[in-house]
Amino acid sequence: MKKGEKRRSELLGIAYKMFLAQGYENTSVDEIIKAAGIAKGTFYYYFNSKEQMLEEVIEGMIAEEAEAAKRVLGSQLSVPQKILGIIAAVRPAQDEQHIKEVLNRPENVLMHKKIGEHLFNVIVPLLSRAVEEGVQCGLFDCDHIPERVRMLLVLSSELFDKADFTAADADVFIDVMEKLLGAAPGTMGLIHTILQ
Amino acid sequence: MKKGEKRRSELLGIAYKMFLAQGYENTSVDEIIKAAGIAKGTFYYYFNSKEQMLEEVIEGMIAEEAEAAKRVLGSQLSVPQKILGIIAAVRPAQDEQHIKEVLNRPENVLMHKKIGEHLFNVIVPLLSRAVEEGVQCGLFDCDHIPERVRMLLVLSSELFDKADFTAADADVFIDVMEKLLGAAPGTMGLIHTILQ
DNA sequence: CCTAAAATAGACCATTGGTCGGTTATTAGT
DNA sequence: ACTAATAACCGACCAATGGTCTATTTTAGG
Repeated sequence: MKKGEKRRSELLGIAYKMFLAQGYENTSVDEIIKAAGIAKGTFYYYFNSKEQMLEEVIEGMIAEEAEAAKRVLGSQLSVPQKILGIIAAVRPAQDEQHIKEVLNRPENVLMHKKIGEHLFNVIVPLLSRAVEEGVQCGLFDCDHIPERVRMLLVLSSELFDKADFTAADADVFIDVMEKLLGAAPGTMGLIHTILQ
Repeated sequence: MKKGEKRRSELLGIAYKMFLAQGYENTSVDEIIKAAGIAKGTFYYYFNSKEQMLEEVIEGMIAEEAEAAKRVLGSQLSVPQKILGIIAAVRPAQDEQHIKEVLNRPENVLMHKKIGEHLFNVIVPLLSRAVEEGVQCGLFDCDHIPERVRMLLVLSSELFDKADFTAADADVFIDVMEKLLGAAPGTMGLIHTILQ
């Protein structure tokens, strides 16, 4: 790896941590360069703007989650388990739960939105393949799979964003999920396991 | 109305127009006070911050939409028509279609999110009453109405935010809506009329 | 070694949201 | 009508921020 590439990813790493710890809007370029021990000019030598840097940071995050999702998809798990696994992969881990809180602060809406957009583009195709499997093995019965999967993800991210979702929220989500995919009642009940 | 109140709403009116025309982040306080012909100090005499002003502007917008929704709810329309009407009331009018574009620009995510939050709090109860009516007259069959209504609104706003939604999107939305409410297929087909 | 390109530095800039002390207009009490 | 208090208003000023620009140092290849 060239020197430039190394520095670049070093900066992305620093920014990643800072964005998560204190939020995007709350992290100034000055703070980043101070933490990295570089000058303003160097920063703008590697990135066109602060926002473009955010974009790259997010791409990195998504790439990791997509990797996890792909592993689940290629595994020997049952279709409902795969779906569960993919949704779980997309969701901030338990110990990173505070991220949710940070992301939902008003200063970070932009970051939040960008993550959502990227994530959807990457995950919808993967999750669609899992659903496709389910249709083929007679577990589900539906058309327009990508559209339905997208709705599923919209609902699930809404659910996870809620600071406090109730048992009713979870029940309805599972019910809607089954109906949306044309699955028999109870098919997706195991989703409860990730909805603490 | 006192002088102060008049000025206050005058400022809100000016800001409302400017926010919609050029976006929240793109409208500086300096521009607002210039358009209003007042000094910086006067602005901060009436509002604690630019963001708080945004909040008030949005409250005004929501209040209007809630009024329209209430009128629909109190009308003699059929339940599906009421639901259609409420959803339509919440949605930017055709001639304000460009608002959608403005709202989705990255600089306006904050504004967009705040609108969404306020809107949901106001509209969920109203729409829930319409659904309740539907359940009582045997048209729908479901529990956890507010949770389901919320999901419906989440999906519909997602749909409307999309610059280009396809026929498949609309079909799936209607299908999901019927299943979500426990309605017979075709019950909500008239939603097509607002999905151009 | 020398030179071109890559990498780094940091002073500087314009804009922005917000503050503050002071001034003018309005209102109420006597 | 006079005055005191309060409301309304002014604009200079401020700190922070994202971003630019020119100059300097490092690095790599011939």
